[in-house]
Amino acid sequence: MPRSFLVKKYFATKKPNYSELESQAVVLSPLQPSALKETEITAGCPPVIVWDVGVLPALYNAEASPSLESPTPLDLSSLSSSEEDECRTSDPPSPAEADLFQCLECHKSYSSPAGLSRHQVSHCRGASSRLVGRAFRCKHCPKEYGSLGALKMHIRSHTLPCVCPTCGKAFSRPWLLQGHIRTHTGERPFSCQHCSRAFADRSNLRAHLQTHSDIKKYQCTKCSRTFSRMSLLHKHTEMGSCGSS
DNA sequence: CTGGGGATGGGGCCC
DNA sequence: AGGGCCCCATCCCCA
Repeated sequence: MPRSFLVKKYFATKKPNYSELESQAVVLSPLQPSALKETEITAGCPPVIVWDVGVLPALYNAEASPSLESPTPLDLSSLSSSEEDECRTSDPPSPAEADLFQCLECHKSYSSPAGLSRHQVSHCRGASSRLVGRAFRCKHCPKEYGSLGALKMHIRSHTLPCVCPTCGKAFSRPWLLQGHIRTHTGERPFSCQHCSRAFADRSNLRAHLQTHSDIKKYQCTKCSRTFSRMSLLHKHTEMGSCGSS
């Protein structure tokens, strides 16, 4: 299930402490091959490359420096993402996953053949046990990614380049900041068609719309009670409220 | 304890 | 390939 950070839910209860991360100066390293450090091969684990935050920009410029002795070229197409492998199987099927193109290996579904195809390359070297290749590992956390782009995206969650001009809070992506800014401006562009409520976030409107629905789509498998949100169902099951846990 | 709103994060998809 | 948007999911808090 979990989106990477959600995995923490089962092993830790708190969100990443970004304040710690913020204290780490982000220094753009000069483009040096030594900045890429291959870690030791641990039992059953593939060798991974630890990418310094500062290396990335340099690496992206590396096209202009073909003479640079870069590490062994990584076969991005066959790398797996640990994201894909982390506990996803525990994920209850979401409504959106009732799509047509399903991965026969992990049963994850996609709405397009392209999406499925992209996903399936991750199985070429499943991060699980038979991984033989490399992954892009974040220097700041244990996370690994199958592509530089995915890692770069992830690293933004450490560097938090999008800063709110009002309160200084930092975000990993511009649209996250945009949503946050609405908390200052009070802007609520997403209106409910059924009542007068409006929301700053589309997801919250979607959740709200559930309250107008007679059909609650999250059902406890033990007591058949239904809930409008998965989080409510989780709370219900974790508390053993159905009396059969 | 339950239900709902607010805020937020990350992957997928599309351009 | 990268950026932006969408969707999903969760946590926190409060009524």
